[in-house]
Amino acid sequence: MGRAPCCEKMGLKKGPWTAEEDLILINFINHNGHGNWRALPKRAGLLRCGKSCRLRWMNYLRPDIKRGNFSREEEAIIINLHQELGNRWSVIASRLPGRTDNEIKNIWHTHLKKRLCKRSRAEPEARNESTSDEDATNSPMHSFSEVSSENPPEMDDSFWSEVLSGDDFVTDSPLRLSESVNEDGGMDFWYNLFNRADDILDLPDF
DNA sequence: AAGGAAACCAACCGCGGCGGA
DNA sequence: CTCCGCCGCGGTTGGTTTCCT
Repeated sequence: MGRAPCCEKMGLKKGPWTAEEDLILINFINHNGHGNWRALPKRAGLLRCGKSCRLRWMNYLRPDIKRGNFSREEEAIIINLHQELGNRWSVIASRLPGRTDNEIKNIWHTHLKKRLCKRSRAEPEARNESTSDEDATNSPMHSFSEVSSENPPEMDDSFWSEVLSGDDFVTDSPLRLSESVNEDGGMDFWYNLFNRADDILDLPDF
């Protein structure tokens, strides 16, 4: 189909990343930055295509990623922004520090969309009296406004100033990271990984 | 306890936009 | 101005886990 696959070279690995590969990627980027993604795997000694490396880093390995469940505020933000922007996940993600577009997209498809559909179905046609032809074009998502107004997120600028200055905001510091994510218990692994990446692997400077 | 269904999420794919040559 | 290569994005897939019967 049209374009050649990005990993057309034989021997390039696909599928789930191993802890070892993660380690190599983290260590390399910590020392050299990602620079040219296409050239990165070769320089780092990874049998992956650049795209795959970028995705792994962006969605999983970046130190500033906030993992764990989405808060109600975050969900409300997503709902509002989606109503405003549509499927522009990267833009939405940029408004949610520590969250990735992939994660938001997943949350949307697995939770929020369904929840919306349910609610819009539960809501009788009462509102239709006042609806015009415009509403005929509405996907179920359109009713998100009703959901969010029912559960007011109150997202003015003060919310963001709180978020950005508050303790919830995860910084680049690994130490800070470990503190902020320990609650879900899973990040100890990543904190250790980051530490080990520096300790164990001493890649040559390129 | 076992099997099937549903939910979840990491990763892949292909396209479009952008910048440099 | 055009071409080419890279990056980033959004849609989709498929493997794994959890829930239900």
